[in-house]
Amino acid sequence: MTSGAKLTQCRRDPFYRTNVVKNYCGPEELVTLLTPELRFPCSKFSHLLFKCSTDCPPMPAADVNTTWTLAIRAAADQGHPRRAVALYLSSLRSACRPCPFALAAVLKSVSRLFAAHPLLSAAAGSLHAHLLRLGLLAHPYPRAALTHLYARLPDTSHAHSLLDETPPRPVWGRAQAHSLLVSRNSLLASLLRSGDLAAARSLFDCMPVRDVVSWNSMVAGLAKAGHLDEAIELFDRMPERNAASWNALMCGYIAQGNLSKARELFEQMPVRSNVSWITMISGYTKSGDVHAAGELFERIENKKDLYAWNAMVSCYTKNGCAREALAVFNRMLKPHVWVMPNEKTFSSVISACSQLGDLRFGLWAESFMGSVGIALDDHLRTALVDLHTKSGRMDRAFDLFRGLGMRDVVSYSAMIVGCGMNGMFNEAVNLFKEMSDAKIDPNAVTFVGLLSAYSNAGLMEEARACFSSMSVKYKISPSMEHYTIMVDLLGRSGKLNEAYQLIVQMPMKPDASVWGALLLACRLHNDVELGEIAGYKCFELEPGESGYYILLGNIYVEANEWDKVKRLRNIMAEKGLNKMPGSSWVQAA
DNA sequence: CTAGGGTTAG
Repeated sequence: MTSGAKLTQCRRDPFYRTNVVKNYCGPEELVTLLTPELRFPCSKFSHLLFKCSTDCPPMPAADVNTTWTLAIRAAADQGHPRRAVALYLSSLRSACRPCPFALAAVLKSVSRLFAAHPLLSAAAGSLHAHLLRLGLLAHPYPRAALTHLYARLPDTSHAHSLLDETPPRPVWGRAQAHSLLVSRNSLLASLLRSGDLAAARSLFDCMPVRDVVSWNSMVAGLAKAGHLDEAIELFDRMPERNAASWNALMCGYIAQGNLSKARELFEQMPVRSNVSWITMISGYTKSGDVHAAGELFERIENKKDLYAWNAMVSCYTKNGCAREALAVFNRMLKPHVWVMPNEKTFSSVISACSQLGDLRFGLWAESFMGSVGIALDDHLRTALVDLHTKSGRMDRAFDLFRGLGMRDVVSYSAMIVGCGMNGMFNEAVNLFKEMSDAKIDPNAVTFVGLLSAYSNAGLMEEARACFSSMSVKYKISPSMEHYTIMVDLLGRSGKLNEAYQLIVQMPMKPDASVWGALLLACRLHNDVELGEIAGYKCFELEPGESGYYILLGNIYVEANEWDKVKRLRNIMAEKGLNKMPGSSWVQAA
């Protein structure tokens, strides 16, 4: 196309008169805008991958454009959006004539790269102008892709205009009709994602043509928003169903916590996709049914993909089965299985390591990530912060924390808990202040960190004030863990009765950790009466644990209650509990 | 050839 023709087409476009055209950027500006987002993780491995895809064998000149297009689309389809965009930028530098199909792939990649990124809007605007200038905005594929990009913005008005301004007399025939359907589906999905059910409904109702995707989006949106009846009604009316339709309904039941109904659907659906298995497994993950999840995982029919492995690793991690999580991780790395883990896998793996306090494996995982070129995202950084604080490496934890792109409740809490644990009381309080200044609301975990910081510093009044402000000011009801910290602090400071009163008025049934904290305090201050109460509660709650017997026994010994010592020893013998090393009182009796 | 259903951190 000559530049004159380009300009004419450009002027004919309704967007020419809008300020979109002011955003125009030529190849160089486009490169500048997109490049910071394209940085490859510094590693030989990814560099190699990048090289492989650019080092094409020599081609006849006429085929060069096609080759670029194929390479760009292949990268986008195989889930390498960075590589796709980088390839496109390279093709511009080598004066390749942009092909609409390549641009559609680039737009798709950009929307994946910039999802929820503050620059998404700028990127969309520039690419819009870019398309306009190339005269490709009217082409159905890039146009639909751009609509998709705009639909992902909080403000969907640009997406709407693109749809509305579509020339009524199709230049592109069937492709354009299909493109319109796809664009509407994009917009529909975005409206549902942002929870605007009414707008989604009205779009859906006035769509001239609907396909499975439109119906599925609607069913999924309604089901997730809790309108299960409406979702089922639509599901029944669907002219055609696929696995995704069933998955959408399953999701709805899982969101309501109705696992049995979800499982029923799962078993009766005609064809199960990978997603169906993973949806069900993640449902069991949330409900804490590790066993059912594991069984399903083993039953997966086709090859388990990365999503499946990640779902299983995270299932074990989230439910406190760290050993099992690492076992599953090891399985996926076995040569005959070999699924390449990604940052999501490592987030769970690192978290499992810190649950176990296994710094060595955690550090191995960290270096492994470095060597295969997995960049640290905020989730991973937060998991690593947790690992390092639990191993007492606070300087490294602070480095990781300061390197976060965005700090949120989770990362602040991880840091505050770490400071609390490592006796860095001042830092914990400062972080809490910093967090409040940043208008980030604390949650239950934040207060675990703060309270343990006060507790470690022995600051009784501050802890009390914090404990009460947590429910009064922040509307967070204290959990078992908060009570345990308070009982421990009160008890260690000798306020045994107050600690006991706190336990008695707890809204939930105190567990062994709470009574154990009191028992420990009683041992410290040699209180036989309360120690007995706490001890017997512990025996009841954790019958197999001999440590509680030894604690209470030592309290008896200190008070010269030898009859009671003897009785305790008999109970232990009856239950077949072994004497622990250091349980000298048993011998003394 | 684009659009929908799934996996991540305290």
